[in-house]
Amino acid sequence: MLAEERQRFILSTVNTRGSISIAEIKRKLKVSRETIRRDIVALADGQRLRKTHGGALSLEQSEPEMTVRQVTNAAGKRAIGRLSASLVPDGASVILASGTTVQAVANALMARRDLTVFTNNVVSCGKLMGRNGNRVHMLGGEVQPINGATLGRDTTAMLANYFADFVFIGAGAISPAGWLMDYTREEGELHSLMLQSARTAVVVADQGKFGRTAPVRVGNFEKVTYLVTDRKPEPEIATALAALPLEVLVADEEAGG
Amino acid sequence: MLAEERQRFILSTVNTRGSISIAEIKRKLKVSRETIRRDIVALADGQRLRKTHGGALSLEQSEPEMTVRQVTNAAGKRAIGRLSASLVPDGASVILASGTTVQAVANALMARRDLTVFTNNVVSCGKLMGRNGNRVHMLGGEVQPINGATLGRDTTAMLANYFADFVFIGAGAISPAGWLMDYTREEGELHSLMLQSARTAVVVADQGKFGRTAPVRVGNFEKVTYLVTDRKPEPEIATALAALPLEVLVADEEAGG
DNA sequence: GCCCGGATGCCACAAATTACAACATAATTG
DNA sequence: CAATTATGTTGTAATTTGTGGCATCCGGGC
Repeated sequence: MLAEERQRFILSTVNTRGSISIAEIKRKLKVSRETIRRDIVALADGQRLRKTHGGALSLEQSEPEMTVRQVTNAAGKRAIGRLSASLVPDGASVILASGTTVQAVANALMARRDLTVFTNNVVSCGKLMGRNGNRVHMLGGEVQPINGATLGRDTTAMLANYFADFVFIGAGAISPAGWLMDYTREEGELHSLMLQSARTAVVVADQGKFGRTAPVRVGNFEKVTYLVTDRKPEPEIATALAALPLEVLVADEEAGG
Repeated sequence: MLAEERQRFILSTVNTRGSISIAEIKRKLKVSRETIRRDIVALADGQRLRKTHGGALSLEQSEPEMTVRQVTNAAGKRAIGRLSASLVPDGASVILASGTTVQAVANALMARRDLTVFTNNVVSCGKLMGRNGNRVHMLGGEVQPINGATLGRDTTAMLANYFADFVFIGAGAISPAGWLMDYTREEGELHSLMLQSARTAVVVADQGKFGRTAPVRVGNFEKVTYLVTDRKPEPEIATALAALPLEVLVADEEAGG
């Protein structure tokens, strides 16, 4: 059996089943352990799989990684989530966008009861559904593997049928000129639509978002009631924001529980 | 079984069900108590779960009980999933309904590439997205906490825009008269609509579904091309099914890998 | 509160498995 | 045939897992 055949066998097994042990390959292919180990090393070198003690694992183990993804400035986002959630009473209707900061809001909202939730984020959906009498509506659309959020025409079409008490959206960036910005046009359009789909619109953005830019300017920023962050913005941005009818709320990491 | 696989098993069980006991892992994985304890210590070190007396708890104080439900006849459903997935080539478009048997199909479809998937099931969505170049579209609607499936007018409205190569739906029951039945009207209507939204319609139903009844009769059963099950139906039902233009496929638990 | 049996935690050591490197042998190529 | 590459073998170090002993914790009965 040729080396390439062996490696193809290993790779396909790993990819269909998620893992393989060296002992198993040895049984099936009748070659020495060392040869297999070398094959695995070669495949791992080419980033086709991940080598482990006694075997190999698939790289595309996309199942629970979504929720595991490292969150930068987790403490700040948790604080933002707590403060944001404190605006929402039991029984309210809430639209939740995607993004890790908004997920922090979803986390904090787990303490509320009888919410009606609309979200395009699979993770927030999982957190709030079946809990405390909440009703969760998932916005349809194509799911982005990166963040587990739906996007596209289906999403906006469904959203257009609803109007909630609150909407929480994140920001790709908040530019020095005080513009709300996102990285893709689709996301920006969804956020823009969301902002006019609730009585009280809230943008959550941790300190890292300020003073940066992103390719797409999001409309309807003037519809926003609160901007929740975890540090007072720089004077330049603060001035720009002062021109808007929004109130900036700064969350304290120490406060709350 | 590799160490990382064990740890992944422990973690996913803990996260879907909230807790796990060492005794239970020991029964299922057949490794020593110490090994499990070491796995749990390692996972706890990495802040992935919380160690307790005799087991471990999830950190995320939520997580749906969605997947909690014990799957009855798991082997049969796995076989049905394998056989069903064998109908689907790489690159096809597939509609997946909710239900544990259809989830078995989703599991088996993880080996395919470049699928376009439409599903109203959060679990199937998670399994297939971000994998092998698949594109997954989530059907919007109100999420049922029991099974993580969306349902309602939004779901049907979005589905109406699409037509796929294959559709896989489950069955609440298949009556002695050979009727396809479901437990709620909404689910029945969605299934009925799905059946006419694909070129090849497949109903998957394990042996426990036959000869029972459920409150709602599902229309368009005559649109079904294949009925995949894991045991030959009783003669009475077989006769009733023979009147329909469908082919019954019986999956063998032994076959396949 | 106290005692007790069983389960569990934790430690140290043994056994088994695996990794890695060095070298020998076989296969392939020019 | 020589050179090169691939594979097998062997020996040792490192890692992982199992085992047994003993301390500790838990729940129940008194």
